[in-house]
Amino acid sequence: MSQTDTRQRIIDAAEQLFAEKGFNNTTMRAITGLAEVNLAAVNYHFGSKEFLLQEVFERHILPLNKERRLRLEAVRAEARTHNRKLQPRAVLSAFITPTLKLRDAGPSARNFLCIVGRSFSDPDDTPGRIFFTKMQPMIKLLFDILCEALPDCPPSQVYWRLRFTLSAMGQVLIENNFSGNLLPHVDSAQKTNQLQELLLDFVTRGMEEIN
Amino acid sequence: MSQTDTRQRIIDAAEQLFAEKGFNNTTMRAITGLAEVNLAAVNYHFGSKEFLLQEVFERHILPLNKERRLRLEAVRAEARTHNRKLQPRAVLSAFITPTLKLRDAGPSARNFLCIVGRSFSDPDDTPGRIFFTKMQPMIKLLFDILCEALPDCPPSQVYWRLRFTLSAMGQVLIENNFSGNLLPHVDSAQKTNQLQELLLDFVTRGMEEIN
DNA sequence: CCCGAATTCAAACATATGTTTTAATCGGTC
DNA sequence: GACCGATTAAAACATATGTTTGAATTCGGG
Repeated sequence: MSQTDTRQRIIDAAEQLFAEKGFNNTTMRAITGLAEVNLAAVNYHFGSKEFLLQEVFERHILPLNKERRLRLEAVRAEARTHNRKLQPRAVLSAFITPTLKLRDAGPSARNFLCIVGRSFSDPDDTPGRIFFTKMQPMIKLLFDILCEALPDCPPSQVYWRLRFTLSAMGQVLIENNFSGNLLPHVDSAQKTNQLQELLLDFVTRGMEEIN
Repeated sequence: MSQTDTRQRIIDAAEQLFAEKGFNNTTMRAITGLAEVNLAAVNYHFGSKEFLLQEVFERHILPLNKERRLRLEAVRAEARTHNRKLQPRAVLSAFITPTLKLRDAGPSARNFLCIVGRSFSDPDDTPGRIFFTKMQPMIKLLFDILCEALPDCPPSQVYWRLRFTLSAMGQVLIENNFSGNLLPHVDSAQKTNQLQELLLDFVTRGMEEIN
């Protein structure tokens, strides 16, 4: 088994288990068992369980944030060149659409999204801390563009609307784990495109000024 | 030290630590240390760490849900007697207002709210499971009344809007833990009343039909 | 084929944690 | 004041967990 094989299998297994049970409730023995590698392999290849989590994050978050940034800058640039107002929906879509696109990009991406969604309410725990450290520049950019799009809205209000928005998006990302508990009798399954429209409609209405 | 004193001190300490660090990251030794009681006292008085969490939940959730139910039924009854349409904002306010009122009801209530907010993205872990089991009838009621208020909206859409709403409310409940990580330079501190209006405005706009 | 570095493996380590045990202490009652 | 159940206390238990160790094995290049 080549080195990259072992590393890859560990990352895949960790991704799946972190998504299912969370970081703290996933043991090294469960990871290495699922990956069918030796227990010591994680520490040999990654150094520690926490560094492994960082690798799991980075595998998808780097390209994802790259696309988000491209789209956000494009929306901003287009509004400037045409001297039009920034549309909140376009801004939010530039952030959300690449995210939800990952939902249909295979189980690995989907597991990654689930880990991200979990991080939103666990700021003290390791995953939340690592995730938000890596995400802060991205969130800052989104916040600044939203402030541009909502010039009459004080930043502290934009801040809270953004938090509401991100947590709503988090609900979509973890949908598999949650729905059974909330209202088990409602058929909540949705195609990604429908879910994306539902989410975008909801957060756009919430974000926009009503005059 | 009387029995009720010991029980009370344990519940208070557990509430505070669960709010700060979460359920799984709080040890029995930390709880009993803060409460200044013997390690074995938790198992003697409550049976286990999980039963202790149930007591922590129930202390505030029973009266809270009682008031929510009263207000929700009142809103529904008033619309019926006057033959008026149910207003989504009134429904959401009946659920949210009593919740946020607890924010100013002392540190114990505030810690409780923080535990609740944490539970929203941790459905697999013990606190999420216990919380949603106890909350399901309440959430079902809220869902049914919302469906009444939005007769043109298919239930699966109401379902998702409700999830977005509850997770946004969760952000307010845990605001102390989260804000520092998301955007540390923004002054996000708000009085409860302002925050309540921000939240209600956001989720009402998101919930309502746009025609 | 052989050497040396990289990798894998089984085992042990050190520590943390929820729970249980057993004896001591406390508080009320006769 | 003596007795008895309730409570507290200290210690031990059993297990789980991330990490480390040192030997065995594998793999590529000379």
